[in-house]
Amino acid sequence: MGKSARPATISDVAALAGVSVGTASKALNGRGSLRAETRQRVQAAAEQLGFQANAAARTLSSGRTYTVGMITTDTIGRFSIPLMIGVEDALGAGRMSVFLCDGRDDPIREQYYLNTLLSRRVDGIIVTGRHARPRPPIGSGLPVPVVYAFVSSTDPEDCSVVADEAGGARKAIDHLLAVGRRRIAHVTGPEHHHSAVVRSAAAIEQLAESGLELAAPPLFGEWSEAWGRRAVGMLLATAGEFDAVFCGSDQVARGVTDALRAAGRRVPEDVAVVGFDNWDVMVLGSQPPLTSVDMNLEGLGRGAADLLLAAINGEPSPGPHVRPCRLVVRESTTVPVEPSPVD
Amino acid sequence: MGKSARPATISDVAALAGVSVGTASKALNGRGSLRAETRQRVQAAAEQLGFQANAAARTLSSGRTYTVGMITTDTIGRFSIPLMIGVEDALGAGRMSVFLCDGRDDPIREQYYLNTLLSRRVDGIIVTGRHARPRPPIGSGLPVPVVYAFVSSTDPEDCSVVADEAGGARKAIDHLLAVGRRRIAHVTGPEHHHSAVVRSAAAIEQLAESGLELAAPPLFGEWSEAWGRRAVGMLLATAGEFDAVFCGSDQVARGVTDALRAAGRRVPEDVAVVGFDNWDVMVLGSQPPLTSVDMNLEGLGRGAADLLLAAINGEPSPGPHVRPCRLVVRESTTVPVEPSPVD
DNA sequence: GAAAATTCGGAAACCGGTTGCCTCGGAGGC
DNA sequence: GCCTCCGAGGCAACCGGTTTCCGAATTTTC
Repeated sequence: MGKSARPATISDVAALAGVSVGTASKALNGRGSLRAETRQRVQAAAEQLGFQANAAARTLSSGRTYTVGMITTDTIGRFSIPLMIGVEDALGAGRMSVFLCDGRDDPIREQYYLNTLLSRRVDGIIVTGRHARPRPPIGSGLPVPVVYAFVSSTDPEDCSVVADEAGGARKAIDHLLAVGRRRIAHVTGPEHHHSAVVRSAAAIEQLAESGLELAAPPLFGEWSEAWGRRAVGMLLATAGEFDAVFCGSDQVARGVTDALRAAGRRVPEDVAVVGFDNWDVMVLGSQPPLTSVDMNLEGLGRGAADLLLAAINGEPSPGPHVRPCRLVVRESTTVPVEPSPVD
Repeated sequence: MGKSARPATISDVAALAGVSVGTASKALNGRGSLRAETRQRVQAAAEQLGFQANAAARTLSSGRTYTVGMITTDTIGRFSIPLMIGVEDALGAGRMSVFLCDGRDDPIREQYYLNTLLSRRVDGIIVTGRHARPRPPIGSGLPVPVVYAFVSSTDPEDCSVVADEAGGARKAIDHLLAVGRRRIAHVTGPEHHHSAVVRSAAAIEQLAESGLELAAPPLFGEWSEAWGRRAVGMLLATAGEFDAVFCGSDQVARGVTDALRAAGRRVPEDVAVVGFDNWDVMVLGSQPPLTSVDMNLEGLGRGAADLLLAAINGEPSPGPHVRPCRLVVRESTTVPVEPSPVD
């Protein structure tokens, strides 16, 4: 199939089929009224030449690019991947392509990319990032629809698709209560981090609904295993008894789990542990595997893409769209139903 | 800056500046001979209207799209990210944009994306993926240059940028020998996995150069922590003494490390452990942090993008381009220089 | 058999820039 | 005072499709 030469144009096809350019266009797009025989002849010619319509030319007359831009405000990372996969998935079905732009936490880069995307006349833009904290809109009065995914905009009119992190935290607490835990500790990320604050507040609130309090004041630190391990040291040294730890992330939860086991506490028999993110590498690598809250990032990405498509087609859905989280139960909170034989 | 209306065209700019369209184009691109005053007037008008040249129109006359496609043959994942960042980085500087295509291990999807990219007349294509095993070319006689990154093509004429995994494995072995280890075991991924085979063979070969052999036959399994843990059980049960384990990935290495510690072997005092990939989450989360081989994926991505740009500019560099790996030494192979105070 | 209806396909405008060519007018030279 | 030269900027073709409008050819109808 060597077609190393210049790609065939519709003129080539028309010439080969012995029709005019306009007729060739109609034949290939099912427009106009043509004899079936003519249509087939043109299609055969196109096939033979390996004709692929020049997207730029098509864009010029239709005004549509069938392209959307995806800007990650911070670096492309672990959270962006499932989002991108979801977006790709939903848009690919609609035969749209995705421009990837990595903002790297730099507002100047971000604006540069925004201009590039506008210059390329994308049909829409998806903005995403690692921090769930509402961010200033990427622009105002833009000529194309914008949907925020995972992140949200400070303008409540902007369309965004976000995870119900508070709801996820409540589900985690409910689960711990359901398996009989009453003295629950909380270890999470930095105190200035939006997700840490939201999840922590929701957990406290949910406990309060059952007339309970955290077994110790929440411990804010970093999103790392090392912090999880250190935090366990602090809990053991200063806090009273506790029979569960709700953690702000899977990394923290894994650190907590490892440190508990090292300190001679059994998980989940003595202390149950719940993580957040349901990051396979962490939850499955941990011993035992971690119960965790899944934000369904891929679904978020798909949802954002669907809303963007709708907006492109003139049916915008302004405002925040909150998606529920899902609790995935594993052995860090429940003893396996079928206990492994003692050997 | 509300510009919610239809984006300004060069006709709008020309009208506002009181010149013809052609003149406006020349003024904005520094072509032709115009009075300085005219040039400024046009630029001011463009500024005022927020004019951004329509990329599709520009493409149509120039033939260049300033766009490249990036196809991941398998799902976008951990390995693709640093590659993408590197590619983005190198191309962004040249004001080029990247189309992201997720092949999902499906040849049909892959061909679909290839056609899409060709239809969009990208200036070039970068092919990447998770498996380093040489793969069939994505197409032959394509009208645009293609560079394979991390993966390589079975056609030796195709341009590819790959990591010297064998060299990386040799560096790992050299390091273990340098810190005085002589009885080295090897635990790695599936036997049919290209990287596992290459790394393993190189390790054995490098040991042979010092007149040594592996302390036990290499253990092939999965790329998981759980396998690393199980493998340690096998080593302890069947193998003789060993004072180091070279692992095919960081996940395996972490499993190995955890299991060794659980079995009462100190790392690195009794057994040194080396991983592969230098995946921060694993190497830093592990206790102790893991020495690991870094393939410099971001550099690979940058290199691939640079080669692609060169090829687009008519200076192709066919054939494989092998990039060295780097060994990052951490506490899993060396006792810290400054021992932490006993407390 | 002529008029009307229908089918089929071509010509050309258009999308929004870029660029080669040409014209117009002013300045300078003789 | 006339011719030449050159600078400034307009005109129009072109890139590769899409679409509208219109004419020609064929068929239908009375």
